[in-house]
Amino acid sequence: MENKAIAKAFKLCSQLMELFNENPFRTKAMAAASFKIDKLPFPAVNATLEQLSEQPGIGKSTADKVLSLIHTGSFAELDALISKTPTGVMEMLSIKGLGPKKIQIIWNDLGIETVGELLYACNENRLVEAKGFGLKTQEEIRKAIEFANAAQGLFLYAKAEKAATPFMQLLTTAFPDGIHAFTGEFRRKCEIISSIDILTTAPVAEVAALLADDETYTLFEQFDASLQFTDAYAIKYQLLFTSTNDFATELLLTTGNEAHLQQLKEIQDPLPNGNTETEIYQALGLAYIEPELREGLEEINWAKDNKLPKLITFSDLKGTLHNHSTYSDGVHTLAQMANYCKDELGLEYLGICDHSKTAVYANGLSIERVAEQWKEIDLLNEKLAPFKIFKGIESDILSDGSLDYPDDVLRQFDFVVASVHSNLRMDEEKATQRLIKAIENPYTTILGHPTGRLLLSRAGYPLDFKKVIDACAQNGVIIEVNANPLRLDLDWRWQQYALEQGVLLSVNPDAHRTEGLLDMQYGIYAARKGGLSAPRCLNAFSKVEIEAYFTKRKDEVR
DNA sequence: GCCGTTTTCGGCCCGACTGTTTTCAGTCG
Repeated sequence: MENKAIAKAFKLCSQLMELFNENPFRTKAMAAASFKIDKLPFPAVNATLEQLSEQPGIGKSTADKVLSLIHTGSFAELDALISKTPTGVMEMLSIKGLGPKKIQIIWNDLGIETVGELLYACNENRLVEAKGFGLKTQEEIRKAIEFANAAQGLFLYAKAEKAATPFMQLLTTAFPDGIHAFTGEFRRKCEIISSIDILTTAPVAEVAALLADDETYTLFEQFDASLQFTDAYAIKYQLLFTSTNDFATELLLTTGNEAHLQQLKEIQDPLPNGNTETEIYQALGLAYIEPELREGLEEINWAKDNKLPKLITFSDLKGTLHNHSTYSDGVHTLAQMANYCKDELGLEYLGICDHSKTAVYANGLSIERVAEQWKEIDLLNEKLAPFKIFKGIESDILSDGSLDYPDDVLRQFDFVVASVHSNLRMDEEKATQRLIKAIENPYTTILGHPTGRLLLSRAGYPLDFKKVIDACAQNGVIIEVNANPLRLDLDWRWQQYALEQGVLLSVNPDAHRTEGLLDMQYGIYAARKGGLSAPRCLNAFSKVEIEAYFTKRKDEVR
């Protein structure tokens, strides 16, 4: 069991305790334990009772519960709470804007026990009658439920990948002579996946038998040339069966989205045959188009004119910007983050960007603590040279669009990532103006996660993307492609426009622990969909190049 | 439930924002 899962169980426990009006201090202690476990720098599974209860915020009682969770999957108090809560009420806890207190009223006063009923009550204007509820709250809840409903059956790419990899392993082991390939939206590296599609030459009856033998998977539909099934996470899989001869054609026909295939058919219908996708594209007079680009946008025109971008890869990255450490809310120390970048990833530099002072919840840095961090960076830079840590900050963009420190502090950073963390509910006009003001600040180097969205969980604030991107172009501000699989923000659909305006992008992991740096792979996938090539990516610059870039930018301000 | 002693009890306690109130409670990052 991973720390994240343990932390989730404690979070649920604290929420249910609050729902049942248990002692608020115990409730808070439970929430604090959840937070603490999530931030442990080691897997709790490997820890002893003593090691756990040594941690501040975790006492003997909590440590016992952690061990019980690891060994039995739960603990007594949690079980008791769950058993007296209707499933629908627990589902309400995951809806944004709904907490235990509001749910209490919904459940006890209005007698609503399912999310479906709750939506119905919103539509019937029945929530406004309840104490502490009004029209706006009702509307927010209605929107949040509709957002959650729309996310049903959809999965983040990263989660789908975690499931897809072992299944592909199973398939290739069982049918070593067959050809198997991912196709569809999974192959296109879409940020959200509705089904994992696999093209295979394995015999359909034998695959069906294999699935029947494996209790991880539940077969729910079988045709002559396709199978559909789900796994333990309820992720949908679609297997498509073909022959070795037709494999390349089928792969091409199942990978591209409808618009892409439609445009191909406008060149020639039916499509020419070929032994590889490259041959088929060639027969159409086109260069090979990478799967990520097959979205029916400009890729076919580019392929006609031989103007396809050489898409960036993970190995093009020379460094990483926008990362956190234990100075704010990260799990690993500055030295651990730096060593991981240097030794495990072979990078030339690390940009550290802890939270700024307004982000109190994330232990944001006071001016004094910024100075402390700079001292440690200087020491580490001597020790780790030629590897370099750049002094950055993730400065909150305050409600009025200003940054979080006075200018004389801001000018001392090597670079500044400016991002919004508070006051997320704004209309388009306000949100756009707020960002533009931050972009026009001469000390802003990179605009961080521009929309604040959390995929499948929270919509970003609405933006006039063109205005924001144009402002970045005018002010020489780089736009982040936040590589966290929940964000992938700037969305790839806007990256091409940004590149056309001359804006550089930066694939930033926003890592809060060493392993988080690996998220850059997801950012790379998104950036490839956006058509990014290495020369247009800030952290594909070498250390020498990026040093020169930062220096030049700072000189321009003076 | 955790912590730290004035050492086995008593205090603990983000702040901004929003929407609901008519002075505050709930939620979030």
